[in-house]
Amino acid sequence: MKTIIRILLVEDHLIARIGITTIINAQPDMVVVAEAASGMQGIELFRHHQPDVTLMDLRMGATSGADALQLIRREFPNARIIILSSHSGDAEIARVLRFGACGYVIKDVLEDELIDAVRRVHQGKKYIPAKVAQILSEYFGDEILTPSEQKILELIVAGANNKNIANKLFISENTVKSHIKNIFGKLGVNERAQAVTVAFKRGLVSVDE
Amino acid sequence: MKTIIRILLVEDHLIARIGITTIINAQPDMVVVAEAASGMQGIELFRHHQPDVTLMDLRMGATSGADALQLIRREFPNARIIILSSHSGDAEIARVLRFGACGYVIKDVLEDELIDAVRRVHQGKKYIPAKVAQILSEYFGDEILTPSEQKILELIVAGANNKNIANKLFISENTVKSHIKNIFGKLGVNERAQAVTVAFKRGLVSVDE
DNA sequence: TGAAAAATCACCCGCGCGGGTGATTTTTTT
DNA sequence: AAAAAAATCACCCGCGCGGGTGATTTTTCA
Repeated sequence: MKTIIRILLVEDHLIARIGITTIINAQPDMVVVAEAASGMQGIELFRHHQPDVTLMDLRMGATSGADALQLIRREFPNARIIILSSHSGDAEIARVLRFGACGYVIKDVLEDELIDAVRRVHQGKKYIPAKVAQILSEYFGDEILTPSEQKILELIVAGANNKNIANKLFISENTVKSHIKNIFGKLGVNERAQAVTVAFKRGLVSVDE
Repeated sequence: MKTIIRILLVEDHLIARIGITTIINAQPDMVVVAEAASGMQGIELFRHHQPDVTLMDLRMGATSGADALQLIRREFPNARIIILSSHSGDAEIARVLRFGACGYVIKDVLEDELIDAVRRVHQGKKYIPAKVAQILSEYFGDEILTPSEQKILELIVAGANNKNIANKLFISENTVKSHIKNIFGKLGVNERAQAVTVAFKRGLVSVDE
């Protein structure tokens, strides 16, 4: 007798939810036992169903996948969660891996890769695609922005100049410049426009506001 | 006796393809007669099947949805094509509408909206969500970048300074500055970093390289 | 409690960028 | 062939930004 892998899917887009569920349920040894359309609902449904594997979208409207992951793992340290993302260069990767994600799958996957990821994670292994691992090592040595730096970067993206930033954060312009130097160093750039580009490409800031 | 709406789906992501097909085929009066994973394949399959309505993803690896749309409409001026996009603020909207797109659907839609769009377009109507129409009027008065401006904007995003740009395009630095002034005017910004932000938000440039 | 990381601020320099104004040539469109 | 749009270039000005260097305080974490 075979063991059926019970899966919880957390994904806010209906189209992707149906697509993934259809793929999973077509497997003889897998079944989607519950679907959540938000991070909060995902946490609730996890408590109810205690699935073997959870597929969690990284970017969702209200509660982000990273937050939901963290909350679930705090409550259930053995939870096996695979993160789904649209981009391979997402800055959140490092974060979710630290919080205990067991796998990371880019959404443009083929059927086989998704199934494979679920199966491996269910067996207690990790699943990190080579492409993702490579970008991880490139981007995140110890180059994670501090909270202040992150905030300032967001203001730069919003078009603020140094004086604007200083006023908004109630700090001196010199401090702002100091932070910006550190940001440039970490991002590997030397002017604001480039910083904005890198911010978008790494997912440090988001296109949808 | 009812008429069945015959639909061609052009979408490179497997997950979305399955999701959309499942939704469509659940309707009693609709059926997906063919699925293409690329723009080129989409054109071929259109010739073969001559569907009533085509659902076309805007952003795809090789041939973009906009290009495929243009080619199909040139060959079949009465083709009814609905564009699928992930973002509502995409700069390509204006382009595809000029090329004769009949509808525009954001991919985070609910079931009903997708079905509704297909049905309306099949009846000869247009389907443009209010949100999209509003952004259209905000962004694209006559503020479409010229080819030169677009190229320069891309170089700015890539981190080039004025001298770099001048060298790469074999024009003088003064000309570059002149173009940049026009770009800033059209985008409603006054410095490079803001221009980069707007470029990403409007989809003038893309995160994936 | 002690070490490490983060946040705060100061001063100097020089040049690149953005703003204003005006003009000619080339290309596209009608 | 005429009109409109796009591309090309010049000159000036002034300040904001980025680069370098160095230091103190606060917070976080082990």
